[in-house]
Amino acid sequence: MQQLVEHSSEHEWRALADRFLDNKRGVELTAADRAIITDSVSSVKILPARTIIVRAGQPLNYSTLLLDGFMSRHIDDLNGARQLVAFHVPGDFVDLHSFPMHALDHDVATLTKAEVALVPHSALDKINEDRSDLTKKLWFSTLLDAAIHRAWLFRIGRLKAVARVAHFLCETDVRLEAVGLSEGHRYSLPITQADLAEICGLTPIHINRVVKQLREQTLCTYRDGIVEIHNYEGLCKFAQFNPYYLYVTNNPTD
Amino acid sequence: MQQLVEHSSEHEWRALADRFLDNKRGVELTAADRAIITDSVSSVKILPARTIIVRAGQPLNYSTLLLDGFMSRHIDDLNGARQLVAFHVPGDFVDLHSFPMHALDHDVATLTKAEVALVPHSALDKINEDRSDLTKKLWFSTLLDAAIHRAWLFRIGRLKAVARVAHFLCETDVRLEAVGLSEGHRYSLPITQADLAEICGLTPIHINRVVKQLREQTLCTYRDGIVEIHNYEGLCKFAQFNPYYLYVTNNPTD
DNA sequence: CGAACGTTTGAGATGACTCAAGCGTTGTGG
DNA sequence: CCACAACGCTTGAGTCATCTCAAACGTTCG
Repeated sequence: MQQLVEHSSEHEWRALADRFLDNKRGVELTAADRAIITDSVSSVKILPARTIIVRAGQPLNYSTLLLDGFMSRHIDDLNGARQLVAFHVPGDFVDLHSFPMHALDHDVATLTKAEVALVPHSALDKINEDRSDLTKKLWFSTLLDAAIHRAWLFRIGRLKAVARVAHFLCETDVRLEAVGLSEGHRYSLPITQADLAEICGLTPIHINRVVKQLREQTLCTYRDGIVEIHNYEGLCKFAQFNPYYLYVTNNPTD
Repeated sequence: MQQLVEHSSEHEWRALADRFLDNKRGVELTAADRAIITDSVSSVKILPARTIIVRAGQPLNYSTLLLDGFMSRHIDDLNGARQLVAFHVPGDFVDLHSFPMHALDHDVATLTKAEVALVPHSALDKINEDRSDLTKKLWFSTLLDAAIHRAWLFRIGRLKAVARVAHFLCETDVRLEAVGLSEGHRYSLPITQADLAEICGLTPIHINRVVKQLREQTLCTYRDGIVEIHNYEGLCKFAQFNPYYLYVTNNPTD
């Protein structure tokens, strides 16, 4: 299913991977840790947008580190409706959980054109055996994804449509800022309103009205794939967003 | 916060723990694995119903293994509304994720009177250093919780109220059956309709109507804390429930 | 130029919520 | 032993948020 489109040079992707791994908060990866991970990479690929790279139930023997672009994980219902269960930004170890689990309960796909590094499970096994400290850090990173799942449950279960979208835009701002892809609460989010609907558990039409409403309330503007948060404090408060669960050390609301 | 009410004898709780650890699917715990875990238990407690045992943000140096009763994890909003993000049955390592994470993003509480075994993080550190194979199994068990989070996201994000409740009742049947607490699709679920509402992202009043509807459709009856699924196949189909994500080996729909 | 796609708007239907009240059971204190 | 408070369950009526169906618009791409 993976389509090999083009390659970065070895030098380029190593720099990318290192930059993102360096920027991960919550766990402190040492230079040695980062070297072990980048040395474990067996190949680097560039994938077109809208490509499903892992199907639910498919046995896997490698995990995917996202270097550039956006990816998602989703569950489809029988009528074709889709629920996104995760949204991934550069620096994320998208399906590291396939290492202990072997097969996943959902699909993994690119949302945009994306560059990924593949890490064989055999290399992760070696890390697990030899480096218990690094293993615990990798374990942590899969649990961070679980913490994000929980925030999404709160979002979909307890917030109204406008607050749900606001909450997601706040979360994405913090995550992108941690890897240098958001500045001044402004970032590129090249996904469709239909994607946003599948993230927030709403219909695309309603998302459109919600985005309009956020603009009219001068909280934030989302147009042409660019998010501009005009009133960050106000948006966080409105969305009941507290970034604690992202384990970002320099917490913007502290 | 933990209140020491009474104790099982050492013999009793060892048998309980062993039984549940033995029944966990997805990972195969050897007798040696189970012995290592039960030997790591520092104390066993009985807690009253409706007791919050961990607050969000509180540093932890032990994890909780649930031996008897039901527990939950939840996130509260500013208006007092609560979203449950996890429901735990006997045999679950309720907050094992606090081992790599140190502090949690949510509260942990008992729903009913419950018996728990506490495992110090220092003992888990020793397992992490000495037993990479068992570490991977424990890692898996935290990822199983994440898989359940994802199923809940699908449930709340894409299903209508009646199907949401049906989906939860199917999931709970499979989980309880795996530890011998459901037989013939009939089990004890001593929680309130308000709890069910906080699980499904609905209001208690609407839950009441939904439960009535499930009864009238002769799919299942939930009364006096007892769930009886009359038409398991039909209920699964109606709820779009596929137990694959629970990694139960003897899959009832296979 | 036309097809495909994403966005935008309108109008009506419906699922779930809110407010309000009654019922049954349990536990407790007079 | 009874009265009553507390709690959970149940039902009704009206409101509101979100969905559905339908259609138009703009942009991009071939």
